[in-house]
Amino acid sequence: MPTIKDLAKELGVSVSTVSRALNNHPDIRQETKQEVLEAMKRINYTPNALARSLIQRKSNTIGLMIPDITDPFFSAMAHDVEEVLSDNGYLVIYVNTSRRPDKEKRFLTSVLERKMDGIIVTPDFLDEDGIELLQRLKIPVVFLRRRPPQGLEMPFVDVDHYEGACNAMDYLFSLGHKEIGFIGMPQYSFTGKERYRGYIDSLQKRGLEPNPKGVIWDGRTMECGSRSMGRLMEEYPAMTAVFAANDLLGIGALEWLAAHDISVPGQMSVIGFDNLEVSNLHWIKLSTVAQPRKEMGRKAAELLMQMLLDNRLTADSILLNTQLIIRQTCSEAKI
Amino acid sequence: MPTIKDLAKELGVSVSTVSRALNNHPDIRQETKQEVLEAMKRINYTPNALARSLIQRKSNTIGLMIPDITDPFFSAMAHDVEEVLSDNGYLVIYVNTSRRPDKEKRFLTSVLERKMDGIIVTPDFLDEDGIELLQRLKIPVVFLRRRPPQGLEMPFVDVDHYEGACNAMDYLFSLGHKEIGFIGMPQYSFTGKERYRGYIDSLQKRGLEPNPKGVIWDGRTMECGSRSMGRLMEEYPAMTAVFAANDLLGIGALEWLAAHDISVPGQMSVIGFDNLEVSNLHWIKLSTVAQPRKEMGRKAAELLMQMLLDNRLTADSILLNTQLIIRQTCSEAKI
DNA sequence: CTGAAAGCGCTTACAG
DNA sequence: CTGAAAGCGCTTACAG
Repeated sequence: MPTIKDLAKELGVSVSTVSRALNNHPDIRQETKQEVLEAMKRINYTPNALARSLIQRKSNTIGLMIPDITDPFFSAMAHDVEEVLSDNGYLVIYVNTSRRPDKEKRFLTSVLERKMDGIIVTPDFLDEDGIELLQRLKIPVVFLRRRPPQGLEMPFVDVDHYEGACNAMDYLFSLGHKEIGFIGMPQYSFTGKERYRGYIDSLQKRGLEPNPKGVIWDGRTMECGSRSMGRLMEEYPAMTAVFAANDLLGIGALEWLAAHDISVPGQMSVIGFDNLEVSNLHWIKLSTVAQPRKEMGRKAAELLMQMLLDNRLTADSILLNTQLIIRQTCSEAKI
Repeated sequence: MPTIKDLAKELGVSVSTVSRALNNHPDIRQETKQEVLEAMKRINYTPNALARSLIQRKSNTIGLMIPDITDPFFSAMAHDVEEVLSDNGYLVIYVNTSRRPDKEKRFLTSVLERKMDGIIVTPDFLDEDGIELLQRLKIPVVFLRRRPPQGLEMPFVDVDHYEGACNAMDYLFSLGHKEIGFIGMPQYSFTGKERYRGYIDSLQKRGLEPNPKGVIWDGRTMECGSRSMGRLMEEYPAMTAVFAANDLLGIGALEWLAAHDISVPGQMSVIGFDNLEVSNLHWIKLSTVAQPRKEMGRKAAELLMQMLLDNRLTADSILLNTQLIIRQTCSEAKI
């Protein structure tokens, strides 16, 4: 691999001159620059970004820490994150944490070692060590779909899960439902907790007593939704509607209902949260709460770029609005 | 940020000694090593991976070039690629090409600049420039779901799309179908072409004349499948079965059929390819051809690791088997 | 506008 | 087992 020295030798100039030509420095004669550029092609010279990063203290890489790229939510965000970052000349290094604390920590260590310029993170378990690592970073950090822990002055971009849940509940109330079940995501899940909070508060705001048997926590998959629906039907027979904390859960519930010949929305109303692509399938048409998921990735990346540009470690968070999507799985409560 | 110098000063030893302690070099006293490790924690020293890479000529990063992380296929593979690579101490840099030639090339340039140790690629447009770049790399490359172009001695890992398509067709034949339509992916698509080849060859092997009106090329989405189904019904009325080149297309076809009250499989059989998660939904139950998609990512990463370990630029390709998944969208042809 | 020199933070023969 | 020195491939004041 030819280096800048080879290029300088080829032209009989100094490496400083070559460097200046390559980095379009103002102090360089146009002609010289042209010659350098041509010779560069001729000898197939490619600058070594590692060496450049070392001296410039800027690696032009951004770290992206997500729970699981396989989740359509995160892949959508990862797509847009990569798109805006690569348009800005950055490379993105991505890590799946699989929601494991050790992998979260390992990622943060890599960030330090590789001198990444900024990171976008979606941590599920941030303990003291993690927080300390985050503080030592001294680079822009934006939280995506998570809130920064107390004491860390870092922005986040997310959707208002609480408000979205309230909107879903209000819609159910407007149809006359009073006995509403809840299928939750894992208890540690931040988004799951927020949505649950919306469910409970909505009930209480209306003076309705939440039925302790009306809430089930299982996992986040379709199978969990199906299983939960079965249990709910047994333990909460008065129920006329179900709020599933995410669409996968909601679709699982629909599956269970279809398999047991319970008509939707005739006998049971179901509403989800996320607005996955599948939810709009001809056979499903799940009413749900949509989140601008591509926009979130984009916003997070843009926010990070702005912080990098302004050389600031903090900025204003962005809370995006959800949108109630009314399809065909909810109807008036039978009286 | 403390450097190795600070650490050496802290302990009153030379940087060479510190370096040896950190890289568990054999020539080091256990005691010294312990002290270094402790001091490292004390002063919060993190090695600079950039400097290390520069001198070791090994960046411990692997590039992953994929068309679109949003595609469940690629996100599944990306997940496993990241998993095995990070278990081996590598970081993965990922780029979506969006099936754009310029982005493919830009990625390859980055690989050169960042001195990546190896790459896993899924190119859609590899022209001369691209091939030349690939040759200049001199690092292990594995093709994922694509074949290396003529003259490049590089391994691939993929599924036998052709054979999978033949199996799907054989299944249709075994049910008595003779008039079979084909909904294709975009014409430039490698996997699409292979599956089409399986379709055509299967027909001809049985002495059946392919009906030119029986083949439609549109896009790769559900909407395309739906639209294509409509056109096929119009132009090829004798058709009793459809082979959709991917599940999304197949599900789109099912949607169109459901919307037009044509019963499946009673009046029309449909088979797909991919075995997406949605295809197994209660309402869909699409018969299809499954590919071990997670395994592919894993295999590709393992192959790459092996090449890195053996210090070889080539290796044997891996062609995985598909599996016919019979569900509920195909039945005997009406006579 | 150009060049010589120092330095980014490491590793690795080489000598002891 | 340890240290001094050279060097990885660049950039950037500094001097001219």
